Amino acid sequence: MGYYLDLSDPDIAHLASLQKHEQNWRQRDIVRESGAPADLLYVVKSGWCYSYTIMVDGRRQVLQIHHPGDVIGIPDVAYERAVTGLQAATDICLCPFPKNRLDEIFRDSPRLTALLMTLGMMDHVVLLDRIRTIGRMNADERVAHFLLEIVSRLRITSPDITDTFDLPLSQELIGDALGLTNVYVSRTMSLMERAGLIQRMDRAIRICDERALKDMADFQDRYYRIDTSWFPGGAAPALEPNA
Amino acid sequence: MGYYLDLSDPDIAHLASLQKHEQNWRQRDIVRESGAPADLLYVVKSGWCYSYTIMVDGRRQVLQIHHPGDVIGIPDVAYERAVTGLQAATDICLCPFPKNRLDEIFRDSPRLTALLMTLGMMDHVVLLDRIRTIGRMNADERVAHFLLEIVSRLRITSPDITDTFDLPLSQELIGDALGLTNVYVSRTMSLMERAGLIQRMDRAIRICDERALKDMADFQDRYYRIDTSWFPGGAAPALEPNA
DNA sequence: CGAAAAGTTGAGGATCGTCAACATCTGTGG
DNA sequence: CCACAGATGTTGACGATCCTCAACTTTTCG
Repeated sequence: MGYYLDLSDPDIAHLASLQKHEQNWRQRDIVRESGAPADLLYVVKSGWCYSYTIMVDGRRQVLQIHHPGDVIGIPDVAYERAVTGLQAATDICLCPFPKNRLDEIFRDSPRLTALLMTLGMMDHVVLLDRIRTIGRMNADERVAHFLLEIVSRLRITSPDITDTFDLPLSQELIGDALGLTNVYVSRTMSLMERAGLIQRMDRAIRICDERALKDMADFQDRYYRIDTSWFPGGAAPALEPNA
Repeated sequence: MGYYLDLSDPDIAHLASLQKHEQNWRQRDIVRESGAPADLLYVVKSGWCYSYTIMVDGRRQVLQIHHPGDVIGIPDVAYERAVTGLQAATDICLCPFPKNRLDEIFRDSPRLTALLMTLGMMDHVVLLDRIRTIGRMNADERVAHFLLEIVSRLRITSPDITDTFDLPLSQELIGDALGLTNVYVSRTMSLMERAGLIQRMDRAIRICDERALKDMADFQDRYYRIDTSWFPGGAAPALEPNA
């Protein structure tokens, strides 16, 4: 695993020790129910999963899509019980580690602490974008923004992606993430395809006109550059993500 | 200022030193534009303000309401430029401090660091609730949730609040926070008042049937209890907020 | 007192949801 | 290798929620 920052050897060892245990789930398996004890965090090793909440009458809101390399559960750390459910969108492999091991990091490595906090803050900003998207944009703008966000995220770990990528998410899931129904997501994506903005082959998506999509969704890439200038121990030499 | 945690004397001194400078703004003043250099954080001393974004065509989304005692700008720390604008909802007094002073905290006090991070995570969870609210609830449920969240937040610093509080926010602002228009907020609140759920006198709101509101909005209080068991230096003796 | 801001109400319309039928894909077991 | 069930995607008709525009009233503040 690489990150946004050059780390010392002990820090790298620390990170590695958190990823010793692996566990697998099949597509649609529930990893953790909302309300379960929040004593674990997870690092995504492979596959996609998502956080969600369900209302009493069955309405579901998908809150976050988690990709390989993500740390899941930073916000839950503040509470005794998990705020969200966690479910596998594809077959996945996660590395769970207990949250009380965080205090080692907090004591031993201010620099790693700052990095963890930064990851949490990046998630936070992505949520702000999502609120704006759901609160003030119509269906096609929402879908455009959603797709762009996914590509941006994928490009961190796969810089070779140009315009085509695999999207292993059902339209119902996308709808639940964007405050729409599966039906309307289908209509919207069909229209976008007919308009020449995207192209679909099976589960793969091709972004045909990224400029147009960015304009309509007022999109900004939150993953590309981060600010490490305030980090204890000094700024990272490179501001861009390492492999 | 009190918090969720007993702190050591040096930590308290540290917090106090961050609040040396005060600055005042009038109602509707813009404290910081979106895109401005993100080199400052703010502690709210008095008054209410809010974070927001604006789209090119003028649509606005209010992202967060900030109350006295809040720390503003934790997520912006990850970026070189501010992600959101910041505007005064009432006359306010803020204590700005430079974000590069955070590294002192990170180096010297793991415990204070954990507390700061926890505050950020609480904000995060409130945003998750907001996404669910906007994405999957209709207008009256949204308004109900919004009011309950405000009361819960106010009760941290004013435990004597029972069912009545001052709400110095225009209906346009509330609408921009909930993904509605000012017109529809007016209609919705009038209906809620006629239904006996709330009562309005000038800018004051009285929650008449808190149980009913909580049920309809599926509300959970995110401010009441936090988990400090993982903190370096051990858990806080009391889990509930101190004065 | 006057101007700007904020709230209310009505009429009409757009966007998106609901329901339902059907088509297609996927994975598992015989 | 095929059959079948479940999951997923598509399309149409209709309806509900919420928006837009506009006029008006009330409140706030210099």
